[in-house]
Amino acid sequence: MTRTPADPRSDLHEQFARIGKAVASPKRIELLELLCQGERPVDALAQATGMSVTNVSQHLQALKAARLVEARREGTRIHYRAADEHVCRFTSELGAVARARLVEVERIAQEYLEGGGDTLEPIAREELLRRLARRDAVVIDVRPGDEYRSGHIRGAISIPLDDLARRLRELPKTKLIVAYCRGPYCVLAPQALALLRARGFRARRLEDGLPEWRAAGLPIASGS
Amino acid sequence: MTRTPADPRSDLHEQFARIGKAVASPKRIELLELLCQGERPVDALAQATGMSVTNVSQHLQALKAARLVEARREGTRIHYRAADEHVCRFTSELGAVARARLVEVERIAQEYLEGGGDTLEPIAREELLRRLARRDAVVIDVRPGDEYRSGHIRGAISIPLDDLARRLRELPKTKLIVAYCRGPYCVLAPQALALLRARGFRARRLEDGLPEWRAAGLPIASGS
DNA sequence: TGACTATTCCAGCGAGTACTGGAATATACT
DNA sequence: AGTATATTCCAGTACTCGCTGGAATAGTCA
Repeated sequence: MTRTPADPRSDLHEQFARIGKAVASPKRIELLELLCQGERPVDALAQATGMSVTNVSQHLQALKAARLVEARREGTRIHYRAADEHVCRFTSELGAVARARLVEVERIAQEYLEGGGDTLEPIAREELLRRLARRDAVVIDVRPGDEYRSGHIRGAISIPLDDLARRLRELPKTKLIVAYCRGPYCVLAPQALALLRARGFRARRLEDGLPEWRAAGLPIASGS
Repeated sequence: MTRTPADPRSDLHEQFARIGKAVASPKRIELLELLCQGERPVDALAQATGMSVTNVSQHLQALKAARLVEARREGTRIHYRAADEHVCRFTSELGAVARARLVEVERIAQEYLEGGGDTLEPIAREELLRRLARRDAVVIDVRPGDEYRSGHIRGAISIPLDDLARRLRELPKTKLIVAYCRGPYCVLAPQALALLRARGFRARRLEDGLPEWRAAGLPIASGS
């Protein structure tokens, strides 16, 4: 901050790097992913990620300085959200590059998603859209209820993973059940699939998650 | 490096952050942009960016560790290149997010591109494609010749900016001339436009540059 | 083999970053 | 006003990063 390079070319790259620096920390990436699911107050983020409130606050300041998130005050709470669609698309793009380039990612993902129990290929977004049009599938959103309310696939019903076991009767045995959650590395949908299949349902996973659906410009609804 | 978190969830974000860290430095972003134009040996990169060879080498090691670039040995020289298309798309996406979110970027870009002399809107990729199909425009690639050879828009002719003034007779006065270069912040095309217009040509710029054209899956050719 | 070139490796220093715990703000509740 | 809650601000410390200059490595050419 003391000296000014005065070279517009490097100034420009300096600005680009502000975005880069913002996503140079695993914690901040995790926060961004959460915020792309819907807005949240600071303490909820701290709880969800297991880090201290102070620390979360500091990371949020960093993200805000890079204009990747915005804040909204509501009484004593301050709700943060991703600044726009572009930001979420960028965040999931980051994950995609990591998956494409770093072999480690696949390995860790396997382990994380319980030994890759997913034998069936995930269903493509376009195919799901076609099936929805001919009422040939039921889509369930297995994320927590508030994330569903702040945005979900149009036509999906909300069954948070925790409620799934006692709400099985709402689901038809004859149709295909398609579950989705936060993104390609989210555990909620795979766990839902395991449960559903054990109970004799035909169930598949949607490729990726809500942010990618939204990024593809496909229909979204919000509220309950 | 000393302790292992052993939590696959945070391991995953740790991996994502490797990519983030790689683009957390302005110099590395600049290198990536250059490498997306075509492969180059270390000393050429040092020359192009004005940094020391040692320093460039170190940044390249960092990029290689994140698998964003790859190296190829040829005699005593080592040529670096972007690892794949995905990487270049990500790099230009980074610039796009910076442009969308950081107001400073527009300001610096104005200053950099000589006070925004570009009064005309750039021409869209799809429109250029249509015009090319009906032979309604001439496309010129004003980057240095080696970048043209390592990849260019199919049908474009190579006229490096330095040669433009003495090769004006090759261009028709009747058709639209469309110039392109490295990307939205590259100065070559705007300077070409200024020259062409001063000599009475109808000239416009292609939106963005070659990496974005390629990322859009539009036709590319290589060689001379 | 020996001189030459391109590149990488390494040590060291200054600057920046991440996390912690305690203090300060700001709003709501009574 | 006075208490309680959510969040931010502010050191302090351990750690990491970026750049520099000198030494080492790998290949080429005579």
